[in-house]
Amino acid sequence: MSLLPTTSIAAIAGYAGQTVTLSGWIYNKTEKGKLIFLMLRDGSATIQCVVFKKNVAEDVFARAQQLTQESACRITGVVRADERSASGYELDVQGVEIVSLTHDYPISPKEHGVEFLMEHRHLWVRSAKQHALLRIRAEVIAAAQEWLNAQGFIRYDSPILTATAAEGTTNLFGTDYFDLGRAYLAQTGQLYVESGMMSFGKVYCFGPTFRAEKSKTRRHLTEFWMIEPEVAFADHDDNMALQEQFVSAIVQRVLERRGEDLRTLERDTAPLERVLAPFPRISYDEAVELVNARHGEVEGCTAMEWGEDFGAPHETLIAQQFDRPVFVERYPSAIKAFYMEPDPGRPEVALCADLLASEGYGEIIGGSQRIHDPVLLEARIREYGLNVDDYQWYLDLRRYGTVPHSGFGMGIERAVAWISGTRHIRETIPFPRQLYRIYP
RNA sequence: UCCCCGAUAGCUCAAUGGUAGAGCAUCUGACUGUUAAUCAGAGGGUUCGUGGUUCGAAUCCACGUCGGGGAGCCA
Repeated sequence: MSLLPTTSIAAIAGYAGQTVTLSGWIYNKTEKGKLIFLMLRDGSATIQCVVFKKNVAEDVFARAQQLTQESACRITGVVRADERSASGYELDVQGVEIVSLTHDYPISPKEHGVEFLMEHRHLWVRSAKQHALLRIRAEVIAAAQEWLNAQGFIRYDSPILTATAAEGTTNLFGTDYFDLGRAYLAQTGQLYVESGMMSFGKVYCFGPTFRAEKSKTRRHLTEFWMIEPEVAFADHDDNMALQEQFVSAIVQRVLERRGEDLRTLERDTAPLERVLAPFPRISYDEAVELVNARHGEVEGCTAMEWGEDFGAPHETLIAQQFDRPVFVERYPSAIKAFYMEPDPGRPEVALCADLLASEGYGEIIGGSQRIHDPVLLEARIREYGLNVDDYQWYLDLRRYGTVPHSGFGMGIERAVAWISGTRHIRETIPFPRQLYRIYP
């Protein structure tokens, strides 16, 4: 005999008038003398179960009284439409089976502080808002992969343990690797995914990436998930066109399928409904001018000189000028990675773009056309102070059948934070890894 | 690494240098429509740690620990 639940609360409308058995956890209980309200959660949704003393056997009522918050149980009853219920349905209880009783569940329905909740993250994920948010994360991931698959992309995973720093820019987590010395946790899969691009034409990798930066802001994690598509015979403009289609498709699918979760999170969906290609594009040069003309509009936003990178307040100011995500393109090569193709008309800038989400959520995508000329690429590797020997395999990709190609990386947690309207990125992943937190 | 802020009951927070408080949670009782139920009662404290100032420190000072927000860096 299977223990699996036969009826899910999400599908309860189809059982009106019928007797069903629901399996789940008590998320709240209200006792009113001879009447008990049990709020039952089964992972799919919640429903209020009503126990009237005179309608049930004495032992059933006694067991209902015993139930506490987060006790596991099976409840049998008749599904009844009721206007007083938020979901439109209630369960008139006939039977209660206790699976396990919980005592002293730490998270009450009242308010809690961040530290307490993060310390109990393994339990916090049961709470309504966290539940809705992690569902949206799952939808974003599914939408991203399925959209790429439908466009003919092949998933091509990159290694997490690598011998050298891919981009040579950020700090990496290191570990001992047998007799071969140090190994590092990947900060990007991009270089590897370029090899797949030469094999399959259109590929993407998807997995965790690691940055040992001592970043301590609501936009940073030391471990985060990134999806990185790479396309052969695609230039900078093709790349931006792909990105805007990709992001629009993800946002529209979340609106379509996770509307209830967005309501739980009280997310204003009007800005999301506007997220449709094409997205506006401004050049780095224009963005610098804009910052210098209007930096007073955002707190902490200062004037800047050409050649400097944008800080978080600058990104907020730039994004504020548009009603949907905006591409900032053609940054100075000096502040970008070594592999970015120079603009043929202006070699001091790169054929790259960052996509800034609206509403102050900042950069969610960074992408570029990659250098395909082996001589230029090798020169850049040297200019950036990297060891050419470490990059021989990467240079091989240009020695054998090189073509112009482009790609980008989207940070899943930042995208989820933006789409769900969540202020802090730490809630968009089940177990966030941060500078001062690795438990639980 | 730098700047700012915080730590008091299980949780969220009060307390002018002068007896340690409330709401919620827990326990007891009442209640047939609650949605963070309500009402009555009870229990619950190494005020983060160490040192200092003071007749007297939760409160002021120093150092430390842990955490939060931001900067830089980035997705």
